[in-house]
Amino acid sequence: MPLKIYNSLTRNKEVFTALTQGYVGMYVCGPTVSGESHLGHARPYITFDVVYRYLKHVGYQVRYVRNITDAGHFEEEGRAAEDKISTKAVVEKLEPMELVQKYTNLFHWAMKQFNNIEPTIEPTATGHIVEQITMIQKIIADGYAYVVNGSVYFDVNKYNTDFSKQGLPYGILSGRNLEEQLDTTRILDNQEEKRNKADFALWKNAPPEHIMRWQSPWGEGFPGWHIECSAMATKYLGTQFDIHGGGMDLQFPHHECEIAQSTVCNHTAPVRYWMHNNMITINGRKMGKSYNNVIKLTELFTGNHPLLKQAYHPMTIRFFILQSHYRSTLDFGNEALQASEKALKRLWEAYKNLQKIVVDKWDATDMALDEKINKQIAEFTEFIEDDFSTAKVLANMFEIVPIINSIKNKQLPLHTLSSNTILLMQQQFQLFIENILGLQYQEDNNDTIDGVLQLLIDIRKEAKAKKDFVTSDKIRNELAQLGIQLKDEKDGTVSWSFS
RNA sequence: GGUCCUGUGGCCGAGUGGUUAGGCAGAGCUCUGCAAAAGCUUCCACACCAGUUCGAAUCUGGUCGGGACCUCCA
Repeated sequence: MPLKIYNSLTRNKEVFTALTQGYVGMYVCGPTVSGESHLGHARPYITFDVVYRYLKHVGYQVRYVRNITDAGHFEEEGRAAEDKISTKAVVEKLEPMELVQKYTNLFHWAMKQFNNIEPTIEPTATGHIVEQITMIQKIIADGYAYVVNGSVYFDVNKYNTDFSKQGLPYGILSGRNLEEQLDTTRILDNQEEKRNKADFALWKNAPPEHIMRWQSPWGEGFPGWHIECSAMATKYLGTQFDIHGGGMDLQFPHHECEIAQSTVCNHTAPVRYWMHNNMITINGRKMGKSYNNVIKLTELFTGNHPLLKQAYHPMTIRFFILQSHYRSTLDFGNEALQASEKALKRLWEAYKNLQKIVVDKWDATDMALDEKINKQIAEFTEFIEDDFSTAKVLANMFEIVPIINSIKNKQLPLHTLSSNTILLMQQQFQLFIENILGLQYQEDNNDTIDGVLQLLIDIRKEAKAKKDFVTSDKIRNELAQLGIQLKDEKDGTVSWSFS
């Protein structure tokens, strides 16, 4: 059962093969740390965390590179050159690097909340100015860029003409053709420096008020929009690597430009499998800065936002995201998040109960059910290998949850399923829930609280025996008020969980 | 205007032409002192109109709606 990945480049699901056997190079576009991350940002990092986890699980040694964009990009091409970071820093009375540090820390904190594994290399744009300059020089030397007033622009037309012959036209990734682009690109101001509307900046001359600036062969300035990813990906993953991921909104122009820059420099198309996650929407509309409809992660975790009816745990968000396919849009809503919250709890409790079953050796009394469960378990792997269909994996788990609960409640005899099947369930649930999907559940109970609750449970039991329901209900209800739920099990025992 | 995606039950969402996706919510039942939890059962669906087919949510054409990109954007 080979892993299949939908490749945006070919618009097809393809069997994944690594460039170098046993190793995978993966680059994912990271955050611009000029502000706080929002719900939309959570998606690619969770999506590619699962990709990373899965590749590692099947035995690849993965180098996962995710950049931090801490050098100011333009607000908009053609507008007065304006460094986003430095502008905002003035407003907030912070040094640019101070600001960048603050949001980098916040980003790392959020990633941890989501239980995302750190990338193996997390390079910063400001730490790779030299590499970017070197790359730009190479592009100029090869004749695919030109210098105007201390700025350097990529000559898209020339690139397209020359590389189309090699089957690598500009627009190959996003499926556009340059001629159409030239006719339809919106007319922006201050483009007189460019030879052509489609050209993009590799290096920008810095106006005096620009704080972030570096010395370059073309004067003081700062790198263009797209060059950092090309430079850092090449440096850490080589001239060609396996997977490049990012949001669909980066497909054009960002990734298209990356391809052009790297292809000129390295004489080969850089990426073999391009993966793009779809957007998170809110009322059907993309969540994004430009639409003014973002919910920041800190707001989400605290519930502090007019659109939020409550706070949502990071794991609820992770689960919510994994319940859809990464290439579909996913619509935010309180109802949907609340559904995820309950579903995750139910799944987790069933999973914990499954792990508690002690297994020796027996055969199944219900062969048909036993077989069905085995099939559903086997499908976990099939589904994840089918372009990371996490939603289907979860759906299968939920098909099995009632069986687990029934066995636990003795509504089904333990021996309904064979011991081998139960062992397989235990092993595969753990593998997929914890290792591959990366789900966790807060279990901040310790011996002390457990002891206290056991005491209350005993007192309640005694009260019930005496038919003192006032006392027993008081214990139950007041614990519920505190967020602790008592559960009277079928076998007469009482368990508890945080609700 | 150009390129592309999309329209599934109250909400979120899988869906590869023929069989229940799944979750949450709702209803009934079992269990319970009453509940909760859990289990069982159950209601609600494929925007619209044609066409292809023995058979379409799934393919084709059209109509209407929503969205993304073309500009920083996950």
